[in-house]
Amino acid sequence: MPVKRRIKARKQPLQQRSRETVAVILEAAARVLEARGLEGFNTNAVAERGGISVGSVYQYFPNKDALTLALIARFEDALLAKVRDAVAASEGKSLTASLNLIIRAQLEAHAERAGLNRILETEEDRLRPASSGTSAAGELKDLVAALLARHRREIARPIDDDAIEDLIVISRAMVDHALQQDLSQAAASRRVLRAMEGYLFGPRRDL
Amino acid sequence: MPVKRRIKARKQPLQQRSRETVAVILEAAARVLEARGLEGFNTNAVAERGGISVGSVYQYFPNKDALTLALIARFEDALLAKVRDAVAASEGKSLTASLNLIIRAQLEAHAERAGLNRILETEEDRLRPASSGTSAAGELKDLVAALLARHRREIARPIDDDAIEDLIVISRAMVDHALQQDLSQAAASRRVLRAMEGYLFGPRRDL
DNA sequence: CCATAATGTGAGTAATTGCTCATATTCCAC
DNA sequence: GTGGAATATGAGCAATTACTCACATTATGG
Repeated sequence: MPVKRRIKARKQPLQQRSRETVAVILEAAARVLEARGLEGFNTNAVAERGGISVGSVYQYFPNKDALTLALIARFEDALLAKVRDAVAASEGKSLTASLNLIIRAQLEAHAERAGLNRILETEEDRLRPASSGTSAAGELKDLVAALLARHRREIARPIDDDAIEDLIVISRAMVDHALQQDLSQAAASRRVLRAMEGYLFGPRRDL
Repeated sequence: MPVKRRIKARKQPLQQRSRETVAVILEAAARVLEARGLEGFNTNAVAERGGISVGSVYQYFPNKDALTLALIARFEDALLAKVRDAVAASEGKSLTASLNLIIRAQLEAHAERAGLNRILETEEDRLRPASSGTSAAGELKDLVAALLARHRREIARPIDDDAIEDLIVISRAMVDHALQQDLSQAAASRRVLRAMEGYLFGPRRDL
């Protein structure tokens, strides 16, 4: 390892050619992670897989972790896009149907390239400097809040910021778990829905 | 790294002296992880911190991962012991009170040496060969099942194995999250309880 | 076309580190 | 005691790997 760790990339991709190189690097990195796991994930392997030279990797990524972080951001963007669509599509639908849509969105986002995404989630813990809220995390909260706001009157309890956070934590954990266990999407949906609705409506105090 | 990876330790600790050495190694490993994180966690550092030689580490642990796994097992044992106590202490208490006790148990287990435990949980993902149920995981399920069985009649829904699993996943994720956010134990308890009770009782279908 | 900027190359370096093994020390059974 | 087993030592090996840099190639603007 080098003595001093570079913080910024040497170059920003300006021309079309270099933008393509960046894409190639990212995809190669993803494939290496899928094929060889974290253990076999090294920058030389990425370069080889991408059919380019290591030097090129370091033109656009200051260090290996930056490359991993770029993959994480890419995954988060894809997830967010799906959730955004789900929230849009749920307009006019019932609360249960709406929740089901965002649950499906999350399941789908994780399911494609499941192996890769699982590794990326693991790395996220290591790489994110202690609870730094990403903008992605912020938007996810906003999206869920917007969806719930549409059903305010059906929900007995107040939906504050903490509740939104909890719902996200719960669904994320359950989605991860479902993927690990290779649950069918139907089964996974049902169980996550149960948890979310339960959290929203709380125990029956009327028994 | 060596070409061939040793699977079993060279020696089992037989005498009192070596049993103490093993304890010293484990504690030194824990302290290195706490002080320098995963990045600074190497066997030479562990040996130095423990005031022993690297060779001794490899007498009782076949490789570095085995050492980490031993720390994980140690944490799981401590957690399990606390939960066991909580389940025992909850006898005769209400369901809510009982749930609160096991939630507190989990929070406490994580809270002491929080930094260390957080790292260990991260490593667990990497080290456990794809969803191999530990005996610890099994016993935790049994304990929760036993507790819930005492309140069968209060719970409308059937409590099958999947439900227990979900409850554990939910509480674990929320406890982790609470620790990360430095929530007070009271606030954390309240939120986890809400999630668990919600899951158990489900949404009010009677609205 | 030409000067200059952008991009690409890959052999090599420097550092890290998991782990071994020949040897020394301590313990215990008899 | 004494011999053998258990335990401890730590210098150093072997392998890995993130990253650099001097140089080549390609694109672009004037």
